[in-house]
Amino acid sequence: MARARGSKPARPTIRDVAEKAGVSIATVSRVLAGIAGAGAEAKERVLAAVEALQYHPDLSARGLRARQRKLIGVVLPDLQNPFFTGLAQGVEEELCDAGFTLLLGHCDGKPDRERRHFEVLRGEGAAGLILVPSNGPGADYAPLAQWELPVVAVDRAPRGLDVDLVNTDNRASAREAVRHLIALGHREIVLINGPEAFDVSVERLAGAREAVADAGLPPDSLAVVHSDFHQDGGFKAMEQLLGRPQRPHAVLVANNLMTLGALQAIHERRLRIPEDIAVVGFDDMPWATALWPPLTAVAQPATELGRTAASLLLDRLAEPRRVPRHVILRNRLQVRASCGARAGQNP
Amino acid sequence: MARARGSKPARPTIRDVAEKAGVSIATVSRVLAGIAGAGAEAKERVLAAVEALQYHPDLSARGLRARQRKLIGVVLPDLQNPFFTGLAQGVEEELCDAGFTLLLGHCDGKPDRERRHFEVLRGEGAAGLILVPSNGPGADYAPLAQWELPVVAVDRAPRGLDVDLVNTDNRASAREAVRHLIALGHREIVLINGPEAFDVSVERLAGAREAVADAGLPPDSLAVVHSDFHQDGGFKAMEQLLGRPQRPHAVLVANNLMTLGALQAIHERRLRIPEDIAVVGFDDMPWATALWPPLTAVAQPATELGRTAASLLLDRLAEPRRVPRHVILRNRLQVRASCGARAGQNP
DNA sequence: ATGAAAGCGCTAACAT
DNA sequence: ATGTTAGCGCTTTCAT
Repeated sequence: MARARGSKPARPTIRDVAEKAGVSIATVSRVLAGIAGAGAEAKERVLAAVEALQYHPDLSARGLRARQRKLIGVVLPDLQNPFFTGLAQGVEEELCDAGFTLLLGHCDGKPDRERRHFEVLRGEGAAGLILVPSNGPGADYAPLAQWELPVVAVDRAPRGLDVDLVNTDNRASAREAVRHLIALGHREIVLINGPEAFDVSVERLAGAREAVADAGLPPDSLAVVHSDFHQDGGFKAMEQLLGRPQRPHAVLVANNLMTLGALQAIHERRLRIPEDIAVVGFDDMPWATALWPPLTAVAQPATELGRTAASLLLDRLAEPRRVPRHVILRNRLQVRASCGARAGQNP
Repeated sequence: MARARGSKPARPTIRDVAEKAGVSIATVSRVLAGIAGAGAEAKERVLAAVEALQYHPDLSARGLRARQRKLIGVVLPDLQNPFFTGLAQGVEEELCDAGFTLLLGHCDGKPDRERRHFEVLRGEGAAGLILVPSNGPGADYAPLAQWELPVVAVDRAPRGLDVDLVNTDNRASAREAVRHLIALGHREIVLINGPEAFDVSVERLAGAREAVADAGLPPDSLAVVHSDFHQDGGFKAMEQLLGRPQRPHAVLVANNLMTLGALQAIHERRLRIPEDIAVVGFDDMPWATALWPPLTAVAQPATELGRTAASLLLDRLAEPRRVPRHVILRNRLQVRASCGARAGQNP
């Protein structure tokens, strides 16, 4: 078990490199940092030594000394929702090139887990944070401001924290989706929405209502049921809807997971889509085209959302005192057949 | 921009806590580490000071000194595949309690990105690594052994590296799936498999062949087409199959993404499932029940795979020289209707 | 262009 | 039970 004395299988340090290259550790450090003022010849010798020893700097030590690490935290509500992982992918694509590493955490909607992630991030000396806030009960984003940690929020604004924010035009796209349904002749429409407390829910509902108003239809042409953004919730909401004496003609479901549940409820009742009931989902997921009929959905540019958030964070890192900026990305209604349209048709 | 001199909004250090509590930094350190030999009264004062100052230890400094960080790397081939994120979730569940944080990376199947993750992990001083190896061309897992980084592999063995491994009984479950199809009366069966070079592909093929042999059927009752584990690949493979003069009666598709593609190809030809062609997938995903008919699939316990990997890693951390262990988790055939069975029927 | 040396915040060995 | 102190591996003045 004990290592033979004198052998040196331990990780090489900067000192080993310096010794091997016949220079001082300061020179090694400079070469590695790519700082001007490093002799061409010395540089070469250092690089050779690095290669020979398979030297990789200790990032903890570097971070400790430099008081800043090339580390960006990403905290998400849920790793199982492809919308969020798509987002994470976008963040990574953008940040990787800038030499940052991601510290990814998810909180399953639990504010205390979320807070724990914040504390770790702080402890790790993360340079910034990209956050999809849970905004759950008891969530507290104030410490982030106090720590002066650069934050950019995605998809929702963190309650009580004014920071850079990227999201999508939820209102406009919900409006477009409902407008589309109306144009197709559907009248009794229902929105299976997310929790009432979420901004995105509020926005999507507002958009849907606008579409109804635009068309000069009575407000009660649109019914709303609030659910929880989960598959099971979508199932139950749809079940309940289909149990009513008067079945809706069309549903707009406010996220991908609930759409799955709603679809199952429809199938179990042996209803045909779109003849018996038309369906439009939010989030265009890989499975949308595997369904029959394929699903019409509001496509949210998840990856681009992530990329935008990342570049916003990079900007802020460069200019910490800048006033918070909001950017809104456009969603796109991807028309397929579940809404009752012929493929490609977009009235 | 410049901070007023004398003010102290900077992060509190252990020294600030010590001062406020009227003890030495060593005592603070001991209290925080929960080490015996800390006076009850001193302990209380320290904790109060920590709370008052909102002190959080600098993890870089701690890691530097202790030469070990409570950090576990997880590197995955793909963040968009729910199988892998389910796995990550399982890992986190298990490791979180043990006080570890995850450093999650994905490589999109690219060995160089994979290697970069390894280097970062090493640089960060990660205590261990949970790896789903890409095993792509040029992938080299040798450095991991050289660094003596505890590794546990999941789903596939890293080429050239003998480490702890968790995977599923791919062979047995493929065999069961095909047996099921045969029992249902299907004869011309095709397996849309992953890349030939992958162990999982080899295993699943072997299992499928065994089922055919078990049933006393001629070997050519089972055809195989190799694809790439992606949606598009599944689509193309199925397209090609359906273009043949003699259409297969049933397909087993070797992962969730390819199943999506295959389904789309089937729908586009207006074929009915399971009357015209029966379908069994690998990976039981949330969308399986939203399909009509709902999908019969080999359910892989992704989360449990992750949890098992994590606990294996914890074991190894405790006992580094232990001989590598393999654990195999059972898959379960989730029978629904796409295979032609009546729900619940399992011949 | 290069080196010597201070010290980042913490833990652990040693002293009391 | 508690304090003093020596570094962990690195970056960064300050000399030269």
